[in-house]
Amino acid sequence: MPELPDVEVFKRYFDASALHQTVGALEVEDSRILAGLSAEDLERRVQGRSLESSRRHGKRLFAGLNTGEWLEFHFGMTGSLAYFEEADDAPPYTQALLRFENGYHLALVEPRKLGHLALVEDLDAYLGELGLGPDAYALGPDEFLDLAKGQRGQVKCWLMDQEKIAGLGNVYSDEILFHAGIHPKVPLNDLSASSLRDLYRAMRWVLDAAVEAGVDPAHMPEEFLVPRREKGAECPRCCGTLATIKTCGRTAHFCPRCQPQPD
DNA sequence: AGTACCACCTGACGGC
DNA sequence: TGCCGTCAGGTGGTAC
Repeated sequence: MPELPDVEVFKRYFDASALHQTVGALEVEDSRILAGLSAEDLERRVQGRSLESSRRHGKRLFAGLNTGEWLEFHFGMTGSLAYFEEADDAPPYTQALLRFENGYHLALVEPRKLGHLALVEDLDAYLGELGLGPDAYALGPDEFLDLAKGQRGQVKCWLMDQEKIAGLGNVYSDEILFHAGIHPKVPLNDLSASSLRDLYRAMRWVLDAAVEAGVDPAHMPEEFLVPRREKGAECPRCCGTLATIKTCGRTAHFCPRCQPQPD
């Protein structure tokens, strides 16, 4: 699940649970989810420290330690967080478990192990090294138009390129294009300024609605595509049949009638 | 610059 | 029931 709205919901969950807790211990189930250091080293660096703040950039969540360092959560394709009291209640596929001094636990749950846990000393420098673009949620309309300037690729690829804009993935780029009425393969430089403004507005609306729904498909607006990503599903706007195409190395879901391909 | 493909992992699902 | 191929919301590297 984890694209920007999912991680934003994880951040709010973190803020309402693990924030201000002091780490007593760290247990790592599979060290392959650790990026760069051993479980022992990571535990040594977080033990006795409290998690005093949180930041999200794109699809990454950072918990600020009282030392100034940051614990990075990356959720891969299937990751999530869980906060609970009894260690026995750790969900299946828990890969790392923080044990707090208040007796509660925070788990990084990641069945596919494509996510990771890391320690970051200088967050801004780290974000620079990653080459991430500005966070999609914090982006203003003018900045969005500036970013689009001179870009020649397909609009969906551009939306998903984390170095251009951070936070959008396969699902939400589809959702945004659907609401903007734009075909995923339209070259970005074929879009008028007014279409780009529509695209920006669609992005804001989709991200807000998804976060507000707690990222639960059952609570999303009726006209959302997210709950309809299956073969032969019906377009919530025109009641036509939704279609898929391969592009940018992924499967895009769209409505051929509401998002016609130009030419 | 832009895109395609593979790799990393594991689980779910459909076909035979 | 069981095996197999395919696919899945992530990123990173390589290659054209």
